[in-house]
Amino acid sequence: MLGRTIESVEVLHPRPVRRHLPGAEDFASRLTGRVFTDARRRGKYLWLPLDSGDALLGHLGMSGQLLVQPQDAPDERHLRVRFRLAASEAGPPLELRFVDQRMFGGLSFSPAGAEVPAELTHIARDPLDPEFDDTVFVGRVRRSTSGIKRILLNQTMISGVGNIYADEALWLARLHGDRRGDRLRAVQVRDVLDAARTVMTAALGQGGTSFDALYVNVNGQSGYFDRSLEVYGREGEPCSRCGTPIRRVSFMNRSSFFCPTCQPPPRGAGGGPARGAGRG
DNA sequence: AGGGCAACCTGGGGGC
DNA sequence: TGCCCCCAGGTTGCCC
Repeated sequence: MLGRTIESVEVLHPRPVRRHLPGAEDFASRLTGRVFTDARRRGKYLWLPLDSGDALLGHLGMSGQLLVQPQDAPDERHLRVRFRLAASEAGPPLELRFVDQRMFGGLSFSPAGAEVPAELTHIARDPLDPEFDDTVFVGRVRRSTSGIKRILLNQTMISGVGNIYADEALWLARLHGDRRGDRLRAVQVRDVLDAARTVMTAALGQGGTSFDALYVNVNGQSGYFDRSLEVYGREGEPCSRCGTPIRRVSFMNRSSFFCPTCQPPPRGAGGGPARGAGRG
């Protein structure tokens, strides 16, 4: 895609460009004629800098895909936005396609956003970013009364960690997600940070986690890190370290998976074994 | 401050 | 077969 001129932009569904307030036509006209110069990301946001110094900003949400396709590829069922890209010395014309079933994600035009879009100022760096500051993160965690899983999912504290990798990192670090940040030792916070890096690096090496065809790279290929998951989606299966059945609990309108032996819940918190009186 | 929860959406799968 | 409920990799914002 890099170095190619956007010949036209076709918005097939208005919802994915809803964050571009001037509307779909304005979105298309601002991008038409521009050239993609780079592809960057911060956490789960990505942006494509343009020769104008602006950027195309995007987030895949739960089900989004950004695909690079030949012109004659049949339209995907949930194709929402099509960018027709001119031929270049690199090859024949291409299309960049935003495909999204649930449309929680979206695209927008970020004025002067080539370096870092202003919309991302609240998003922390991710743990694989060379400029991520471990010491600052450890300090912030240890001043927070929130549970460590909630902190890992808080994109203003650390970005790029989602529900799967948070659970996997906590298992690796032998920490229960309800453990409060301010009750963790610095070495425990560093351990969970290292664990997140380990899990995310391994997942990237296997092309990501793909439970179904929704989760693919720009070439439409699935990753296979799901085969390496230790706890996520494995309720009732034995922990590979100790054999205890993995548990699933409801958390933030979703699920958390953990080993109740390797990752004991904090004392005094709900969910742990009640001392004295039973639970009815 | 921070925990709980609804909202934003579509679709797949299981139970009945 | 069909309907209903639950589930899903994210983020925001409101209420308490």
